[in-house]
Amino acid sequence: MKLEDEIQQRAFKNAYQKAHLNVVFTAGWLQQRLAAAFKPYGLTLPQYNVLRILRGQHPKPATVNLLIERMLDKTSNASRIVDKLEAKHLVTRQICPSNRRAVDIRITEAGLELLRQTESLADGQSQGLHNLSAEEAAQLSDLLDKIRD
Amino acid sequence: MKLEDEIQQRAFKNAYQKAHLNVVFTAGWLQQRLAAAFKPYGLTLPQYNVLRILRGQHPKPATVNLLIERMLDKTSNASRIVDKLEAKHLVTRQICPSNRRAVDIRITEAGLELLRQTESLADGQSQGLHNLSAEEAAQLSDLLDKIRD
DNA sequence: TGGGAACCAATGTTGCGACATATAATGTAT
DNA sequence: ATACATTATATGTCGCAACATTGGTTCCCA
Repeated sequence: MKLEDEIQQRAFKNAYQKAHLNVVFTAGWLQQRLAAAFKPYGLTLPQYNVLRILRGQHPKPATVNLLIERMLDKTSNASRIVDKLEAKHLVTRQICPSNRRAVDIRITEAGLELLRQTESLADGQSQGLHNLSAEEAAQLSDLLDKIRD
Repeated sequence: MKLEDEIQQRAFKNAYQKAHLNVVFTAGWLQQRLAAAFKPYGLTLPQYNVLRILRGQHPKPATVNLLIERMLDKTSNASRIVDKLEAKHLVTRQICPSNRRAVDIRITEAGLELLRQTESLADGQSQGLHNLSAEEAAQLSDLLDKIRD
């Protein structure tokens, strides 16, 4: 649907304002769909992303610092997201022996299994972008990169 | 900066996955900058957006329903955002005489004045997109519209 | 080696998104 | 007119973002 109709706004000041709103609105649209896909598994998107990072490290542990570095949202509260995952026994937390300030966080077998079950979800959702051609998707990425230059 | 560096991820499965992440990441980047611009004025972005809608209606009142319809995020809690604005005397709330279920919400003079002071902020931020040409911005919007088709 | 700087994680607070439920007012059908 | 559905808003709960602060640990160097 055209942005004008989605947000009930008739006109935009210029192409920049419209593109700005469109990026924000489309991101929300994508995230909402993705979150809905993970909901049946009791996972929120931030929790899913942390699990993915932990799987990437497996069987090595990760620290909270490493999670923050790797997360899309640097200012999120990784520590409290790990709380939730720990309560669901999807990760373990253990004081790092070589540096007792840090905490070793590891994904459990249950966590790995849950990721296996949800394997196709994220890809499936990215394929919501398949009304674009691969070239258009690449072009979109380039334009977005340019914004943040 | 290139997305790969921003999120410390070396490779993407395909152009679709990369574009998906890039939309989400760029939206967060834009919103964070915009929120920072409004912070000195004690306004959050949802509060600002509600004020803008109310100015659009002024001097007619708006209802909570109308706010929800017009907001980017339909599932937000408009009622509680109005609470915050009311506490800051930027809006007034009054039971609608002709339909006592509804509530007439109006922007106050203080609210209008605050919008005047922040007039340039949103535009200024959209101009963060000015490393794009107007054509590129339009093209970006078209690609995003296509995603949501 | 003693003390302050730097580091790492946890916690407290505020505001919002998502979702379910409550409460009150209005509309409608018989 | 009464019962029932519908509408409009408010409220409760959970999880997360943003930001500040705290507490414990390690580092470094004078």
